[in-house]
Amino acid sequence: MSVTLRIASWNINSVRARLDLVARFLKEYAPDVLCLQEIKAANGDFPAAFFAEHGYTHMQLRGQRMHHGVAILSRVELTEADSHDWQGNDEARHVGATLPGGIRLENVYIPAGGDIPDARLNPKFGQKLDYYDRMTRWSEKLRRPTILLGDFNIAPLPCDVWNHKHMLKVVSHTPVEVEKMEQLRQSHGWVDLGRVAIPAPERQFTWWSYRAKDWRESDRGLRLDHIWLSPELAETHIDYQVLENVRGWDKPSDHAPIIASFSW
DNA sequence: ATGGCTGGTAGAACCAGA
Repeated sequence: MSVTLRIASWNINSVRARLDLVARFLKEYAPDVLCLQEIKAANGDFPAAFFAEHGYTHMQLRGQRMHHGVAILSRVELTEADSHDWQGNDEARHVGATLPGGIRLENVYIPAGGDIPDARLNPKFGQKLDYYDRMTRWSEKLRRPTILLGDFNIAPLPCDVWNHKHMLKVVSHTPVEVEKMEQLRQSHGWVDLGRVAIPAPERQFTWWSYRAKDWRESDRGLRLDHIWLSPELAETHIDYQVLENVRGWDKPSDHAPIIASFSW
C-alpha cells in the first residue's frame, strides 16, 4: 500500500484567535495533516467542531489553559496517540500518533528558554537544555520510522538567523543550545528536511518578531521550526516549503507554517 | 537600541513569547 501525505507544522500562537487564518490556510494549502503548536487552549476549549467541518475529523489534542498546547488535526486516521512530558512539569508540549503506513508523527513545542542564556540566572534556560537532553534519551532508543516536527526554538546554522554574530549571545542561537540540538540530531541520525530541501548557506527563516515595524523589510528572522526525518524516510519526501507569505496575512502568527509532502 | 508587538486572563504597576 502506497500512501501520499501532505503534512504541515505551524506555531499558531492561539488557535482560537486565528480560526479565520486557519480556514484560509486549509483552503489554500490543503494539508492532510496539520500539526499546531501554542494552541493556547484547554482540550475542552479547542475548536474541534471547526476542524471536523473542514474534514479534519481525526484529532489528537494535548492542550492546556493559557500557554503552550499542541494538536494534530488529520484527514487520515491517527492511531497509538501518546504524549511525553519531557520537562516533568505537566506543560503540554508534545503529542504523537501513528500515520497510515505505520510511520510515527511526533509534534513538539520545545521550551523557548527565557531571556538570559545562563541556567544559573534563568531557570527556564536550564529547563530548555534539560528538555533537549530528555528528548535525546528518548530519541536514541527509537526504532520506528518517525517524523519529528514542530517549534524547536533553536536556529542551528549561521544562515538560520538574520545575524549570526549578534545572535550568538541571544537565546535560540547560543553555542550551548546549538550543541544540545546537534546531540539530539545525532542520537537518531535525524535528517533536517529544511536543509535538504534548501541547502545552506541559503537564508531560511520561519519566525519574525511582532515588534519590527515592517517584518519583511527588516527581515530579522530565525529558523525555529523544523521537520526532521528518520534516516530511512529521507527518500520519502517530495517537496518542502516555508510558507513565508502566510506571515504577511492579516493578524498573523509570528511563525510561518512549514509544509512537506511524502510518499511511502 | 533589552524597546518595539500580541494573546490570554484578569480586570495589571500582569505574564509569556524568543
